[in-house]
Amino acid sequence: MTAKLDGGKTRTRSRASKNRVTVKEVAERAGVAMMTVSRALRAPETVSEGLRQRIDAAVEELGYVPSRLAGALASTRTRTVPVVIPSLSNLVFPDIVAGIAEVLQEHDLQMLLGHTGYSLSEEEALAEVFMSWSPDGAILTGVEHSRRTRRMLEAAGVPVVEIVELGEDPIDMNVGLSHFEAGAEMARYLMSRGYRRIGFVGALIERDLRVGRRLEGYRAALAEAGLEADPVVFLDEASTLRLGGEAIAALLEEHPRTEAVFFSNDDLAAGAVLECQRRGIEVPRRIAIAGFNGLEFGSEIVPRLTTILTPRYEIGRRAAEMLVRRLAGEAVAETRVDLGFRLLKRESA
Amino acid sequence: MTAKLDGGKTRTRSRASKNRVTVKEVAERAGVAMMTVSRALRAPETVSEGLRQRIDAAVEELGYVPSRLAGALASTRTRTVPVVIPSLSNLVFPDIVAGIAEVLQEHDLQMLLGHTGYSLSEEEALAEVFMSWSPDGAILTGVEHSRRTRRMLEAAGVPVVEIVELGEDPIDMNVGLSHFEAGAEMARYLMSRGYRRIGFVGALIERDLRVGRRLEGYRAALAEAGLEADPVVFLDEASTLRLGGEAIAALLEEHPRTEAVFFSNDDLAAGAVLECQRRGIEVPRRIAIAGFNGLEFGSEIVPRLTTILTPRYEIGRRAAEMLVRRLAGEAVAETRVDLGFRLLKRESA
DNA sequence: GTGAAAGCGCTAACAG
DNA sequence: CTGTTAGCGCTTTCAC
Repeated sequence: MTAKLDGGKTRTRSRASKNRVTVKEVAERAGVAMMTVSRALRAPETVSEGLRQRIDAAVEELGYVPSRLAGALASTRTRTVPVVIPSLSNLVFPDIVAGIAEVLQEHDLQMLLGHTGYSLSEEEALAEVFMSWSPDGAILTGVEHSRRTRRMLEAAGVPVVEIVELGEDPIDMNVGLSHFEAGAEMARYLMSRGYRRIGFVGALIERDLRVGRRLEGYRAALAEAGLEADPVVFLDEASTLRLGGEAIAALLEEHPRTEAVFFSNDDLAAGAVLECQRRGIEVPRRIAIAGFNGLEFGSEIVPRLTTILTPRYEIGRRAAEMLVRRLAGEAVAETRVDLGFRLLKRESA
Repeated sequence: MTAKLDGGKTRTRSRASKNRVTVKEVAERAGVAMMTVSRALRAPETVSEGLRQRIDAAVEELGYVPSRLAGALASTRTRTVPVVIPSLSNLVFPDIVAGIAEVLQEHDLQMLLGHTGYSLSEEEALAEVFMSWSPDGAILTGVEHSRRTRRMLEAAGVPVVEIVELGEDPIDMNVGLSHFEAGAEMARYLMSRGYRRIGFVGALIERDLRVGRRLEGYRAALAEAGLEADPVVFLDEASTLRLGGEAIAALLEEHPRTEAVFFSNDDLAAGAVLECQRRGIEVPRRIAIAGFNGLEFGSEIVPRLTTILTPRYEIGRRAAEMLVRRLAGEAVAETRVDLGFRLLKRESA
């Protein structure tokens, strides 16, 4: 009863076909053509009731699982969407990825996740691997890419969304916010609170391009008021609470007159607040501290962290939705979506 | 000069072949057979110097990117590994995924990431999708799966690693730790500190099966000493700091005589510590608090969080390494790896 | 070391 | 609504 097909014929080439059940077998069992099986599975309403039932039964009995690989090759649509992010340990990205994954999963699209460690050449390598899977679209972080990465994406001719940061000349679609504006907003806020000796501490600033943009905005806004960011400290590690604690300690020692510090990330800032708490340094009286991203712990520590909330989950969802719409052939009117940010004025600054 | 191939012939069927450059074109350009191109790319040393150079040149000029899809279909090896986790927002998983991703990327394996929201039926659906991609292996969280999920995985005949939790009867390979033992250890520790009225607060306990195991171990150890976990509180949301704060507040109100609480996760526990700090409740004097996982923030708050450190990144790496080894045809001696845990005795309990 | 033939399992295109 | 035919782009197999 099994292997009806090969029953008589000797499989001339025993190409380890892993005795996978194929459409052909389902078709024979149901007494229809392969094509009909294929249709019945993908668009049941286009096949007559009777055949459909026979096919469904055959599928069930044989335990048939279609090979997406073969389907993709034949249809030139893989239902695959690579998502490239810098890092998973930066708490910003799990939120974004969750948003993307949710939408993609709803639409039967497979996410391929890769991370670059904030390196554009790593990104290029990843892009190459991903493109070799002939994806139906792609989602990348940031608007800066190597020349070749950009070329590959354009050449692929599929919808692409660049996320997190808004750029001048996106490859295709773009969802995010202006990190420059966010930095400026924080500077204005700190000034409005009366601080004048204002510093900045950034982690991985040479690699995380968004951090650089925030600093630029910050500096620009200060400059408008005739002020200067000072000190500006660059840390060479990924941001952690511990690192933030160390940074604030060093800063208070070396630049004791500093009144406020804008940290590039909430972990750094929260770490600084906690360090101050441990040392009995009053925040914001002795030193005001602000962060960026609006992660949960910022609202639980004392004093609560003044920070800028970024719509991370929403960025992910929106990006995926735009992609999906384009895949469905709909035109997407707004290809550049500014999701903005929100200054959370709390007690730490 | 372009499209040499199609130059003369009229493409009878304009199957949107997206003018992809194929091996065939590279072969013609280099004046060799397709097969030689294929070889030159995958195993350069098996092709003579001269041809290899001509082929490399042709690849370069044409900007050829091999189609993994086609390659996979022909070779029946996709170099694809699905990774199934319950959630990305639980901070435990980014670490694990990072460990997996790193190893997989080193070995040119593509990770397919999916999350189940702690639902076994979601897991089953995911497994079906993943299997339809004919993966070379798979990594799943936990040792409990639906009957059908398990069958699909076994039927696929590829290496499978179940992670995080150790089980009695793994599908194939298993890397993790005993959550039962971890829970027991924490109970013993709390008792050794003199606490007698000991509670437990768990989030998502009905869905996150590991939480249940920890509670069982906890109860068992307490029972051995003639004690009982009380109160035992189940929270129906995913764990967050805020939720932990609310939980401790409610608990102190309703069960004021409780001396110590073991929270199922660090976020809950840290949230509880922070809430106590806000309310001026002394930890551990008034109430001792312990967590689970050893996330970073536990060591930065005051008092520092007593917790159990789980080797998350290592679990990810190890799982991926075992998979890779099996894919390389090597036998893996230890198919069940207990990576243990470490009790971090700190000030909160 | 190199090549020709024969698919991998499926679906687009067209015809009935 | 259903079937036939011809591939998708690559690699396996086997011969040279």
